[in-house]
Amino acid sequence: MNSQVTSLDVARLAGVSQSAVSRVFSGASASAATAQKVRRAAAELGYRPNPWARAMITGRSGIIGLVVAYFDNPFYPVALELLSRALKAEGYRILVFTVGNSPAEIESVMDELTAYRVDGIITASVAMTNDLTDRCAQAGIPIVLFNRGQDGVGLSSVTSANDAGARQVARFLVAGGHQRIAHVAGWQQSSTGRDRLLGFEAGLAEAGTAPVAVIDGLYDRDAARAATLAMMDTATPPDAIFVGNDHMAFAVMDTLRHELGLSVPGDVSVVGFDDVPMAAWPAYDLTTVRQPVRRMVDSTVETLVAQIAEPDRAPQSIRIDAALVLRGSARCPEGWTE
Amino acid sequence: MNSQVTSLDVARLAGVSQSAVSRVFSGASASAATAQKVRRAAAELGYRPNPWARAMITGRSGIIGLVVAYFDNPFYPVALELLSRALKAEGYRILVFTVGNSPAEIESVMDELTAYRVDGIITASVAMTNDLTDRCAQAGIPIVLFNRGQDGVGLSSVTSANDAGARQVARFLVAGGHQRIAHVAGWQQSSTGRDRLLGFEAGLAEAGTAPVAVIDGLYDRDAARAATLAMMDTATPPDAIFVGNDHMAFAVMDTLRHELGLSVPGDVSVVGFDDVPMAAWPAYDLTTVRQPVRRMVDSTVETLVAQIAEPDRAPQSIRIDAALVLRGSARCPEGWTE
DNA sequence: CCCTTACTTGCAAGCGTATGCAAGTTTGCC
DNA sequence: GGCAAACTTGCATACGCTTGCAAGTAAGGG
Repeated sequence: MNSQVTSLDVARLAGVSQSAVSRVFSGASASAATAQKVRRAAAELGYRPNPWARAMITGRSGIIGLVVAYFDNPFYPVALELLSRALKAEGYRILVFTVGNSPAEIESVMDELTAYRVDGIITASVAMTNDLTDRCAQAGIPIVLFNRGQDGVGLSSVTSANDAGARQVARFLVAGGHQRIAHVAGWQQSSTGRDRLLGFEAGLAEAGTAPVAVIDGLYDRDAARAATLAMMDTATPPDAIFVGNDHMAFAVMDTLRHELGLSVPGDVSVVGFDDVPMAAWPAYDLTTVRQPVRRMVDSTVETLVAQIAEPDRAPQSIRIDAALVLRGSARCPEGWTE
Repeated sequence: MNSQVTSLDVARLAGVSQSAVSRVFSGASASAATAQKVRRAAAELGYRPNPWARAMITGRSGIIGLVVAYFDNPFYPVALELLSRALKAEGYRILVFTVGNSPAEIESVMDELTAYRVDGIITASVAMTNDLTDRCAQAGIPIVLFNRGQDGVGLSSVTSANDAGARQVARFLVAGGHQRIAHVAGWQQSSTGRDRLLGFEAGLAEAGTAPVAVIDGLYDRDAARAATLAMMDTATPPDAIFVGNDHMAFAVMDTLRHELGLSVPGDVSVVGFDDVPMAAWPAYDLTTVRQPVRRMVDSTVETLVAQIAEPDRAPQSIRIDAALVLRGSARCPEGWTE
C-alpha cells in the first residue's frame, strides 16, 4: 500500500529533512549528493508528491478545465485527443466537463471550474454569454475559446478563418456554374455558424448573386435533414448546397441520395466545413473546408500557456487559415486550382 | 477577484467560527440559524470550498481518472459523454488521460493516476497487462475496465456479451444461406477482439462450418481495408464478412463498394459490432450487434461507486446482453425474428 | 590564511479545510 | 422546576507540501 507515502517518509529513509525532499522534487537547488539519496529513497518507497498539497501552496494545480458541448460532431473527439496530448507535453492534465448549451448549465460549470481553481480553461463549441465572459475575467482564470469566437473583446479565442473559408466556397460554387445555391447554416447562436453564413453571402454577393435559401441546421443531423427536404421541395430546388459543417453535410448527402433519390454531385453539389476524418471516406468523399485542427490546437495551448505565465496579457483572437479540400461531392470548375 | 475567498472570510462576515462554515458546507449538522447566516455570507462573497484542501483531509478528491486509448472509434466519444454525465450525477469529475496502447505509456499514466490519488479509475479500450493489474490493486484505487475484459481475476470489468453476440451473428449469417463466411477480427490483443472471434467460430461450428478466412483488423481502418482486399483476392472470395467493430465495418463496406465495385449486401453481406450512431445512417445502414452503451456506462459507474464506498468488495465482471440489430447491409434469412 | 560570497540545509510557518473534543446551550421528561 | 440527554459551536490540530529565513558549509580571491 504505497498510496500514503509522504515526503517525510522519504526524508527519514534518506536521512535528510523533509524540505530537502521537497526541494529535490520541485526542482529547486540541491546538492548532487542529497538529490541522489532522495531519489533513491523515493524510488524505493514509490513516492510521488501529492499534487493537491502542492496545489494548495503554489496555487497551480496543473489542471486545465475543458468544457465541451457537442460530442456527436466528430470534430471534437479528435480535438480532445490532440488537446490532451499537447497539454500533457506542457505538464497539464484535462478535467472534462460535458455540458448542454443552456446558459444556466454553462454557468454552473464555470462555477465549479473556479472552485477547482484550475490553471486555465478551454471551451470547445461553447457559446459564452457576455455576463459569463465578465465573470470569467473576474475570476482571473485564463481562458481560451476553441472554435468559437467572442463578440466584443474579453476572452482569447482560436478559430479558423470561417468567413474566408466560406467565401472561398461561394466562389468555388459560382465558378462551378451552379445557378441556385443554398446554405444549410451552422447554428446561428454560434460565432462559427454566423461567420460562415456571412462569409458565404459575401462571397456570393461578390459574384452578383445570393443564396436561394438559407436554413439554420443547428449543427444537428435531424435539423439538417429537415432543412434539406424543405429546400428541395420547391419549384426550383437548389443545385448546390453549402453546409455549415461536415457532420450536417453527411446528413444532407444521405437525405439527397437515399430519401430523394438524387445524385451527388450530379443533381446537387454539396460542400461541407471542418474536414473531419470521415469526409475523406469514399462513401461521402466530401468536398469541404479544412479546419487545421492540429494548428488550432497548438495555438490554443500556446495562448493558454502564455496567459497562465503572464496573467495580464491582453486577450488574443487567433484565426487559422482554412482551405478548401477538393473531393467528389461537388462539381469542380474547369481548371480550378487553389 | 473572488478566487481567494476562504471559509475564514465567510466565518468573519457571518460572525461564526470557521468550523461552523465548514460544517455547513460539508453537510454536517448545524442549526438552521447558523446555516442561514453562513449561506448568506458565502453567497455575498462568492465562496466555494476549495476541493483540494478538502481532498487533503478527507482523502477523496471527487475525481475519477479516465484512461482512453482510441478516439477514432466513434464508440468512445459517446461513451465518454455518457460517463461524464453519469459520474457528474454521482458528484464526480473526470480527469482524462489519452494514451497509446504501449504498456510503458499505460504504466506511466497509472503512475500519475496514483499520484493524483483519484478516487477511482475507469479504463476504456485499454489492455491491461497482468503486472499492471497487480500494481493497481496494490495502489488500492478502485478501477473498472470499460469494454475490456481481464483474464484471470483481479479487476472489475464491464463488457457486452461479446461471445454471445458474435455467436448470434454466426447463426444469422448461416441462416441467411451464406456459403463462405469470413471474419475481419478485432484486435487480438484485446479481450473484445478475442471473445468476438471465439464466439463467432463457436457459432459457425455449431452449424458445422468454419470461417473461410480470419484476419486481424487491429481495430484500424487501413488494416481492415487491407484485410478486405486480401480476402476478396482469392479464387473463392467470401460472400459474408463479420467485422470486429463498426468502425472497421465501414472501411470494409467502403472497400467492397468503392474499390472493388461490389454490392453490399448483393455480393457480400457485412455485419459489424457496436451499433455506433453512424451505423444507422443510410449510407451504411449497417446490420450490427448493439452494445448497449448506456447500460454499460450505468453499470460501470455503479460498480465503481460501490467499490469506492466499500474498498474490500470483490471485483466483478459484468456482462451486458448484446442483440443483433437488423439493417440493410446483410442478407436477411426468411422469417428471422430476434 | 582569512574574509567575503555563494550554496545547502533544516526549521517553522503556513495553504484552506475537516474533525475530535470539551464547553455551552437547548430540549424533553418526570 | 430540575436533571439527563441531545444538540451546537468554537478551539485546536492535522492533511502533505512549499518556501522565507537563518545557520552552517564550501568556494574564491587577495
